[in-house]
Amino acid sequence: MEDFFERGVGSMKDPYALFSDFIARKKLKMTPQRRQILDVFLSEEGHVTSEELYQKVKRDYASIGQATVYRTLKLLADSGLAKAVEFGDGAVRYEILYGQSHHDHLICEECGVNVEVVDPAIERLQIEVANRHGFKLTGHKLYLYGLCPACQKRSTSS
Amino acid sequence: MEDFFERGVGSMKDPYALFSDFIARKKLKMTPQRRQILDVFLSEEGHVTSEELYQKVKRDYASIGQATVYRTLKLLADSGLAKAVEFGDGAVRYEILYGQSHHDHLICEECGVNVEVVDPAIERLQIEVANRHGFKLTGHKLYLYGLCPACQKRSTSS
DNA sequence: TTCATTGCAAAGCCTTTGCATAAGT
DNA sequence: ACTTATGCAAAGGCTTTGCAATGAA
Repeated sequence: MEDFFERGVGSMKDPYALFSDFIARKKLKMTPQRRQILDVFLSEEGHVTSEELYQKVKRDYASIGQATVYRTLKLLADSGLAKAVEFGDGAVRYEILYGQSHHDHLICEECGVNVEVVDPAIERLQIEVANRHGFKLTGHKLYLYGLCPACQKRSTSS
Repeated sequence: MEDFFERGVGSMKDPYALFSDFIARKKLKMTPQRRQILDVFLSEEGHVTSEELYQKVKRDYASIGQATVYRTLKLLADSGLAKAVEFGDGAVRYEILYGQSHHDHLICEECGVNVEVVDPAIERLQIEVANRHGFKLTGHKLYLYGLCPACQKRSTSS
């Protein structure tokens, strides 16, 4: 079980420990709300909005407030456990960063389906492009938009 | 005469003609407000927010309303003259699409400076990645974040 | 004439913030 | 005890929308 978290990455703490450490290091406090939000967040797959998380957390913790979810999501991002992503709609989404390999997003413009993709060559070229301009690359966001197989069929058959 | 223009410069109508045609095709109306907003937009370089454009348009057209600018910017995007881009802050920016070669953005996280970049290899690979998943690529957004040369120096010399 | 457009203000979203109370450490 | 966190509601940005008046075609 430990093994699961350590696989391939040397000494990797589990997400809960990672967050506690972050909390301690920043002299913050670990509260039941934060624990609950973290739990639900980790059990999610995909890209959650604050609102979605709020709704789900509320099921087990009825008194939770929206603001707490917003604030905790920020903390999770700061701690390195979560990453903010933005697709077209005006809402910030969070995905699990911990233990996930880096990936970009391929989004169907028709049905919204979202595939996580990665291409080492693109990653490498991005660094080159940045270097070419004297920049030191620290991160990137790549969103590919297109038509998924199903929607291609749907539009040609009509 | 007609012939000459249509064959020689057929695909290169000027932006104003392009917009008028769009307006006509959609059975909309060309108004002084729209003309003025288009003028100011085309005279801008870089990435304008609706608010910025509103302020500048107001200098020559004091009675203009914010909503008109928002609405017109949407139209410009629909017509293909403008393109919406979003950097980190919560505001949509528009850049001129017409006659511009496609490019992505390399942004300094420290000072915010923004370089327009393009790499044909990356473009090509994006199509491949999409194809690999059965998608037909229709567009993409790539934002590279890093430290510009100046800010790298600044941080090492401190 | 007819129908889109305008400007204004109100309303909508999503997110942040002020504050008194509650609760970790 | 001391200080941060919480929940609520209010306030903030940015953007959209309803509407009566205006103006283009």
